Amino acid sequence: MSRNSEIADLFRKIADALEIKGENPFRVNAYRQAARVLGELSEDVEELVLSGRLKEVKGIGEGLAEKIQEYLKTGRMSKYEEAMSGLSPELLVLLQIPGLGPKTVALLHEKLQVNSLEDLRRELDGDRLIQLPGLGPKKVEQIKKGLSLFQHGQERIPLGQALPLVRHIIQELAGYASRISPAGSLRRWKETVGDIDILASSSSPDALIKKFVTLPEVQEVLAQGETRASVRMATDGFQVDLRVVPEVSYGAALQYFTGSKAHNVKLRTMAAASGFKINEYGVFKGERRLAGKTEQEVYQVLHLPLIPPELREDRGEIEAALSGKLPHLVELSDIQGDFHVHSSYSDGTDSIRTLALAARERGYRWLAIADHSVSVKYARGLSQDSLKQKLDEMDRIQEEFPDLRLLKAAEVDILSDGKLDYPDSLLARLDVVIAAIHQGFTRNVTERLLKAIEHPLVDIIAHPTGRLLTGRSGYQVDLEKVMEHAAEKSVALEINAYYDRLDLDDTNARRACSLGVPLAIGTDSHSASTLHFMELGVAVARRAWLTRKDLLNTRPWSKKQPVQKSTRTG
DNA sequence: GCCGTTTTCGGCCCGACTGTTTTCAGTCG
Repeated sequence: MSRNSEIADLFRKIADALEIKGENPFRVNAYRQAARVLGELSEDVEELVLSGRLKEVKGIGEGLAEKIQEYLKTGRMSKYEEAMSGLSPELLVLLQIPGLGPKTVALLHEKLQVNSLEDLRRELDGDRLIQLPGLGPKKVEQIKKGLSLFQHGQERIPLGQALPLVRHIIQELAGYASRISPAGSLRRWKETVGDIDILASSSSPDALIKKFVTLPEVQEVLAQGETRASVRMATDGFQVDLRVVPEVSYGAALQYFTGSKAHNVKLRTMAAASGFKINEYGVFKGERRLAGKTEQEVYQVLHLPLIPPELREDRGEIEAALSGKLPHLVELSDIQGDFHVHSSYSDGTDSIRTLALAARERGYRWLAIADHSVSVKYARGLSQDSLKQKLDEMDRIQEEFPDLRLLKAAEVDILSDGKLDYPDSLLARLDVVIAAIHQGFTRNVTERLLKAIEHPLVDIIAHPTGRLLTGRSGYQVDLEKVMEHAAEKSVALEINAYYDRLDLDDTNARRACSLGVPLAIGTDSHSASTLHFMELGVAVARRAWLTRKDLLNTRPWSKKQPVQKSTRTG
């Protein structure tokens, strides 16, 4: 764990502990804010301290800066120990149970000496719980349900998994709504989503809500009112919230429910300073409604251009909008090709022709077909001979596709000594060389990546951190070093768009871009049916503030190759 | 605990739903 996330974690725990103790909620919030900011920081907090820039970070003032320095110096934070005094670390876990908040946890702790999940389970079986003030049979039932949900690992779901479901639901409801859209983190294209928010307006809200809670995929109705309903879906246990608002408020509500919270808080505070009030029904001056029908109106009242949802994270987008410096983000329609697709030569399921057809269908002008190299046995990596055969076949198929350039590529393994898995003579026959680590995740990964970047024939480093959204934290790698070196050598870093990777992620891609590293999206598709993951890669790029010129995928394949650095002739 | 085109003190987003209430507290987003 990096220093940044260690400290963010401590701050989060301090916030939880203080909240249980009934501390000033604004102070609690300050710790949460600081934790969030630290977690998203692409620069090392130690660096910031050394260069005296720590307090320039929004949300970190005198007090928190001192606590950070104390931790860096001594490995301890006295505020943490103070906040935790009298509480067991296990107690904080209870806050993650849906339906249990700080007030109830404090009550359980005080009155029943509950200190852990186990204690809670004991009380749920007994009869003391129900007698506590403010608790009744239904609340106890809720906590039981919440506990069982929590134990089933209510994790966040990869965006790529949630999208098909939300699209399906919206299709089902479209006939009952005049307007309908996803909102929340899904609309911001965040890499994972905790639940799904859908916003609608309708001339018959009752019918819409009724249709929603009776969809066949709904397993359980969690809440149902006149303006919103909340359900749990049978597949994967997703929670989906539907909110219905009047048409005149649709834009304001869409803005409001798209978030992020941090973005909205900043916007609201700004609005308040100029005498406006924003809520989900509109922008108001006194009683007078100034805007609300469209999102654009809402931002306009504050003299801001419409800020794309992907940027709404309070990472400087409001300041950029104020000074007219919002980037013109890259769009899916700018994409000319995919850098990373596997065929049936290695572990893909589709032939080169099938892939080419699918690429043409998507309107691409080129497609890089990159299979695994010889040492990746589990993925049926190609021997040198098979690769040569494949290149010959590509030549033949190329003739059938005058409007689509098939790029000869390979995902070449970086071996444990940093060398590549094919000889240079073979690499020189390729249009695109993608180097990647697939084994030895803990063995001097940084040095191996640096060495691969040094190699004159390497164009792209694939999935540079190796993390998986569902379950693997990635290589031990000094990414900053890798980025600096890639910038210097003009080697591209991949934004791997496979739904479970999204690697680089948004903050790292933004950092890379700011250092001058070229970026290349590859879907890592193993069949033609997942070329659409490109939309996830573009989403990462947009969340990373990338414009058209920052992405190699937006360039046509011509004599001037998409990978600029390449000087080879063959 | 942070922050400043109202402020170095006094704000800090706010409404819906549920379950416990007898007018509201807690949780969530």
